[in-house]
Amino acid sequence: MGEARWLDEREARVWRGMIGVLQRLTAVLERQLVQDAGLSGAEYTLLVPLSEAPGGVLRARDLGRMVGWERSRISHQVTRMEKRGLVAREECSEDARGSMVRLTDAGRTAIVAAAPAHVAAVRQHFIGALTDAELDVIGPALERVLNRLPDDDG
Amino acid sequence: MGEARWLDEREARVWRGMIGVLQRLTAVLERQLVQDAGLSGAEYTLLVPLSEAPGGVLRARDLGRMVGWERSRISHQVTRMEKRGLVAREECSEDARGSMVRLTDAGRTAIVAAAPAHVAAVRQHFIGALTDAELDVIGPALERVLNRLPDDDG
DNA sequence: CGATTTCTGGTGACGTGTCAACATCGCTGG
DNA sequence: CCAGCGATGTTGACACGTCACCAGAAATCG
Repeated sequence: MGEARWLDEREARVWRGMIGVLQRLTAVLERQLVQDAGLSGAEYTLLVPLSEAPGGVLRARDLGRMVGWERSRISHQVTRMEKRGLVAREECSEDARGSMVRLTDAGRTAIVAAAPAHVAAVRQHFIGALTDAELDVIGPALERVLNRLPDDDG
Repeated sequence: MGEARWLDEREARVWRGMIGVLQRLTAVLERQLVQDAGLSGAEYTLLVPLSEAPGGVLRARDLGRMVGWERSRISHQVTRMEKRGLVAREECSEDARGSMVRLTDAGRTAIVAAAPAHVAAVRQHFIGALTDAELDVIGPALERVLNRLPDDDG
């Protein structure tokens, strides 16, 4: 990598802003979710695709791909949410290796109750602070960053 | 909150991008740090201000304020880093409640070795994907988001 | 068909982050 | 002075995330 060029002031400003938003925005949204709906961010993340899936059932593999999580993470989180009664595990009829995750009634109630206030919080604390012109610049910029990131490994 | 307005396509694009960058960029940078320098992100975060402090010593309270962490988080992390030999705890002469955190030689060696590749990774995976015009838009936008976020509590 | 490889999921260990106590110290107001 | 309050730090319990590893099933290939 040769010379290690430091960030200039304009670059550092963006990077500091990114770090700050990353830390504080996630903290604020997590608190809002826990206090208003009794759901953690991880729980909310899994409940959303489950609530949108036909029948409220998804295979663990597909659920993982939808949210971008690895198998172990899904498994651990489903275990915790199973204990809380938000989801239930079932066997997969087509593939004996597979594991189906089913949204329980309690899980559906929780996500339906949580979603509106969460979206409102996202708008209040993030989207609402940006102008239309900024949205038009930031959207494509973030997508470009994402596309340049390695998918899984190096 | 009345009506819960959902995000339109432009807003959702930005929010999805933010979530994605938040998850994958941090994962990529964490991996780079661990593999190239044997340091976790949390360790790096604390080592930077310590390495810049005169004498390599900071009071835990001040260290916490510099990185925006609460007392408990600092304490736990310092405990772990003390076991790894990166920092050492000392008593605070001016305030008997206080706790000083001192960078060890091993800690200084680690942060000096880690910093260049980390900055290079930040540039490669994030800053470098953005144009000058985007940097000029995103910097102030993120600062505005940060300033609107509640400082600590609601 | 059988051997190997890949896919899928689960588990335990460990590092991390938050919350709720708790202990101690410094300060401030009677 | 000292009683109470706020600041500081630590600890334990718990949730979360990653890694390494394992086990079982499916797919692939000879």
